[in-house]
Amino acid sequence: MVPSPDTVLWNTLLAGLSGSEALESFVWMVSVGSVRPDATTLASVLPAAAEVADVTMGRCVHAFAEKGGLAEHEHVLTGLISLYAKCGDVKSARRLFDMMERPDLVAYNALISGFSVNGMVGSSVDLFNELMTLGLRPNSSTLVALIPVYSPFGNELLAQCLHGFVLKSGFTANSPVSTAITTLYCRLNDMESARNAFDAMPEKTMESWNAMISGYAQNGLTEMAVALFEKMLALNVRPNPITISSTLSACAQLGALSLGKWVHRVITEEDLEPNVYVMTALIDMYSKCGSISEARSIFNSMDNKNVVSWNAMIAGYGLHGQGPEALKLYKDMLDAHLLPTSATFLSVLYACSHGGLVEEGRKVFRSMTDDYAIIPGIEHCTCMVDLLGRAGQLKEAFELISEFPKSAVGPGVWGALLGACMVHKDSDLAKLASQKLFELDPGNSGYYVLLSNLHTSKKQYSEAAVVRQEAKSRKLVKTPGYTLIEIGEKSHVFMAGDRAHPQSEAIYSYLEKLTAKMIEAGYRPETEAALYDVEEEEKEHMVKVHSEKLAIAFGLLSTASGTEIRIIKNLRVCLDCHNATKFISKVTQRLIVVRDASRFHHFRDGVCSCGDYW
DNA sequence: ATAGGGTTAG
Repeated sequence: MVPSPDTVLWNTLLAGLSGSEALESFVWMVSVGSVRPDATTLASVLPAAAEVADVTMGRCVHAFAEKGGLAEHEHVLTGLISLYAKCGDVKSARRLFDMMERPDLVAYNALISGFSVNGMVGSSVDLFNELMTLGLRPNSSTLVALIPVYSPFGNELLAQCLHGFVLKSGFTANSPVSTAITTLYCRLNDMESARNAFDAMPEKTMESWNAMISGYAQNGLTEMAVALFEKMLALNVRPNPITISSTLSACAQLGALSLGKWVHRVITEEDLEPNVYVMTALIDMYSKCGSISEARSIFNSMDNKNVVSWNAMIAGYGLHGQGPEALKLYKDMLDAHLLPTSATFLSVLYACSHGGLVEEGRKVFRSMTDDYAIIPGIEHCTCMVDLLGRAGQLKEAFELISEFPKSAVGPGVWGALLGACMVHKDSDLAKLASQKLFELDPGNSGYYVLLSNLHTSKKQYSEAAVVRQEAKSRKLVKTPGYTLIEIGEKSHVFMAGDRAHPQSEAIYSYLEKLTAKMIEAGYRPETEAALYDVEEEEKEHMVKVHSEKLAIAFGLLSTASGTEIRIIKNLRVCLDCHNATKFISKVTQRLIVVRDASRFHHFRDGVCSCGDYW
């Protein structure tokens, strides 16, 4: 069919438009009726429908193509494949691909990309292999489409191909390629190479900023993520919802409330409140930075919550030891006809465990498999052991382990059992659990410390010494503890026995006075008893003032009376510090909020919200 | 005709 000059004119017009504008013009072209769209017309309308994810419009174009005998055309088919795949209808995409006599590279790329965006790793790689077998040469589009599903443990051919490709185009100015390479390095945890690829781009796009910021956030380089976000704003690049969600995730991990509040102001300035990702990340940030009530009011203000928003809020209550609130929210969620996910159950079980809600936790655990057919994972099982352990039902916890799926029984589950043995001082079961742990997780020194402390607290000094000796002979090193406190907008970090802080003198002398008052109120420091039969070197380590006490003392010194103290620790709170903090909250009448490695403690008037189980 | 970035749980 020879196209009329009018058709060529229309096609030129359509090629210059995108998204909904192109679609509107196409509808207009058809309704005018004086010219016939040809294959070129359809091939430029289909990406427009894909761009706005309008599968209905896409189906109309498809039907139109079949009626006009254009549906066999290679370019039309490729456009349809891409459209259906992007709209999640991978089956239709595959069916059309299979209809093609000899699919070319572009068609392969369209379907590979379709599999990738739908998370179908295996199908993506299979199609890549097929393409290589046929002797087609992959181009940059092929590899950009494959990077989202690439795993270092996957296909060797793909790995070689990607490697060669990255070497060749490491300093390309092509932004989708550079962004994909940045993402690839982030996923391989090679942040230096990721940053090099990012820095080499002369013109940064929104996608590339976001790839780098989210890469930092996901790799725990939270300060870097925040710094890059600040740099972006300083260059007058406006953040979009994706930028904000990633940055908030970094603030949440960092526990930096003042930074988080600043990002909140940016959200307001940019009118990003309607975005679910942004608001869910905001809930998480407030909850992880200690402001659970602020998190709830954000949650209440949202009118388009999804499962993740609910999960984040439930997890927040669990983190803050508010078990009943978490359960109530879970029930509200079911009433709102949302389908709970595996993460929902984890959050609920976690909340039950930290709130001592044993019976409720049992019910939820059963309901997960019985009503929702979700197989319990490692974390669910760990929570259950923790839950029963807290209630002192060690035997039941031990027996339950044998009923767990094999895949779920590892260091996590045995570690939880050991933790429960610690609290309830069951050294026989503790020995059994540690034996499993030494086998399963030989590099971890934490279990040796726990077991040794348990023996010490039961005055089984020679057994404690044997455990410590064993740890020492394996050259296991403890992770150094540190505590962070924000005063105003500035962060201060303390290590155990730290004297590096400019106000060190004042802090130590204040701590001394404070300790005297605490002792008067009934505080007994863990001293001689705990240190009996401890080697000299070890003793010195234990006598050093823990970072937590230094941070709290500094906080008390630096803020007006009545101000809430908020600190963040990298390890779990030790028994003595926990006890001491209770007394500090009593004698100073301050609310002290401590975020440790796994949860929040709210100390008020001598009592901790965790109920002394953590 | 095909190509890049996001929230919870761990």
